Order: sequence, then structure tokens, then C-alpha cells
Amino acid sequence: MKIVFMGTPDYAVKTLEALIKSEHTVAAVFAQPDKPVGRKQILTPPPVKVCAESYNIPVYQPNSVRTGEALEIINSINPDVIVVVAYGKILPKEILKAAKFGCVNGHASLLPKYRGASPIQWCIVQGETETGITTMLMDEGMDTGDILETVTVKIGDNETAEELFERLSSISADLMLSTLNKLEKGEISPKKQEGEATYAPIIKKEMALLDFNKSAKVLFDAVRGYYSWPCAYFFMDGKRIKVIKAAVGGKTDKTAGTVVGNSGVLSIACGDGYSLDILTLQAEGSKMMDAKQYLCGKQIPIGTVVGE
RNA sequence: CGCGGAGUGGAGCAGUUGGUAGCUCGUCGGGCUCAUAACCCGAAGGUCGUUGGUUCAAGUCCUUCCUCCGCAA
Repeated sequence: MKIVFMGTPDYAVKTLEALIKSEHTVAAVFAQPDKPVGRKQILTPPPVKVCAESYNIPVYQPNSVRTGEALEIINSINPDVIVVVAYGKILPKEILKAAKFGCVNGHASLLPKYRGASPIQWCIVQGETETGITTMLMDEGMDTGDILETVTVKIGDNETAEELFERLSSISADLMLSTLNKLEKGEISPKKQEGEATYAPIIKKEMALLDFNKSAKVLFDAVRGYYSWPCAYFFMDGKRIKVIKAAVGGKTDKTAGTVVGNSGVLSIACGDGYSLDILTLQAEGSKMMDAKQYLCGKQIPIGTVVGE
């Protein structure tokens, strides 16, 4: 099939590469415009663009896909199907029906659960033990299209969002190929989404602020789910401390937010009577390090209360 | 030049108004203990990121460059 691919971040690259290496033809790629990145604000092309260019596939980066210009490009290519993976823009209905088989989206959740922008981080933050990939025929709603195929994936007890991203991006690539092949042969009949829909909001920095009044497990899930961006954090002496790695610790009767352990790991009492053992952290202006090293330089007495 | 923090013995840090460099951990040696990530005694290890300067004297003041990091995007 002749494919137009739409995607932007690293996560979408595996699918793009899988399509390029398949018997299908990727005729064009759409990605978000280059954005300034890093301390020096260097204009950086999105990963999908870099990948597409290495295969000499034309790349389009319109600021908007609603101007008609994008539609013209697509019509001139006349693709059989448009594949969308983490593109980051809402497509107008003219584009949704611009290809013979329509727009097929790969979404990283078991729809209708976790529709929206950040299903991977959010399902870990919510303490889910399994998630998955869904391919669907896009419609005008936010991840509301009819389901083509799904695959369920277990989430590891200690798995971080970054690790899950990595795994799911491969699984997503495989499923997309499978779906396209079946779609082409007419072997799939789209099914309506069933069950209660939930939404995964766009992750914002403030959401990753740890509230020690919550349970140790919830905080542990937050640490995993917000890694490696934006990273769970809290404040101590007015300084931001990012929590890179943590574990649910032992019981304690101290007030939430109190330091109850400072040898080897930094243990902080949580709202449910258990502590959160911080194993690896990063303080403002310094590198990420094991809690043990951090505690060598900065001695934090038992009983210290963290917060602001 | 977007804002800001930091480069000090193997690791993480402190070092006040400039005057022979300290702390916690680790390492090595010895001791104690049924035993231990515990404890006690002792030791090694630093030209204080780089360049130039001010001074009787600079980790500590000014200057050049390099590197790392937080915020912001």
C-alpha cells in the first residue's frame, strides 16, 4: 500500500521504520515543525523527520493541517492509507477521509481507557498492572475511532514510563504492520469502543510534585510514571529535589513528610503509614546520584520535615 | 549573550571579613565482638577546573577559557 505517515517523537520512529522496511511504500511523512531544544535553544528536528530524511522520504512540517495545504499534498500523493502515530495534531475530517482506507492510528492504551495525550505515563501513575496498544480507524473525536486490533501488555512492577515507552514503541510497530496487512485483505471489521472511557491528560510539571500525604505506593507509581520527564520531585530547604528512583519502604508512625531514614537511602514518611525510600535523586544544580552519596555531602537529620 | 547553580584528596560536600585545607563516606592497617552494612584506634591520599593579574600572602578578590547541572523552552 502507498502510505502517508504522520508522527513526531522517538516513539513513532520504530513504526515508521517498520513500514519503510515492509512491502508497503511510505510516500511522504508529516511531522511537527522543528523546535528549539536545550539550554541553548538550538532548533532541533523531530526524530521522525531525521529518520524519514535518512531514507530520502519527503517530509512536510506544516504549522497547521487545517489550511488545505496539507490536504492538497495528501491528495496529490493519493495514498491508500494514512498512518498516524503520536503526531500531536488533530486532523480535520477532510484528511480523515483523504485515503482509501482512511487514517489508522496506533494508540498506547487499551481503548477506551486512557484516551488522550499521555497514556503511557498516566497508566503507570494510576498504578495499572497492564496496558496495551490499540490500532483504530480515526474519526473526529479524541481517540474515539473504531477499534481494529489490540494487544495487551503487562507492566513490570518496577517499570518506568521510559522503559514502557521503549517496549510499547516496538509492539506498536508490529501491531501496525499486522493491522495494515489485514486491512488491505479485508480481514478486519472495525468494532465500536466498548466500556467506560477514561482520559490521560497532558503531563505538566506541577503534576509530578510529590505529596507525602498520599500513600507510599501512589508516590512510588508517580516516580516511575513521571520518569524520565518531568520527573517526580519535592522541595527541601526551598530546593527542588528530583526523585529518580524509589521504593516503598517499611512502616512508620511519623507524620507525612518526615525524614525517617538517612543511611544509605533517604526514607520519608507518607500518608498511609509507610515510607518512601528514595534510592536515587538529583538536586538542583547537581548531577543525579545515589541517595547514599547525596547523604554523604548533605547530612539530613532524622525528623527533618520536607515540603517547601 | 534568556535566568541561575557548580567545578576542592576515590565519592558527596564545607571552607566565614584573603594568612600552612576540613567533614561524611570509601580505601588500607590494626583492635573489639558469637556475629554484623556495627563499634574503637591509626594511616594513606588534594599543586583547591584552566589562563593571566592584584597582594607580604588567594580555594577565598578581578580576568580568559573549558566542562557539568537546574529553570525556562
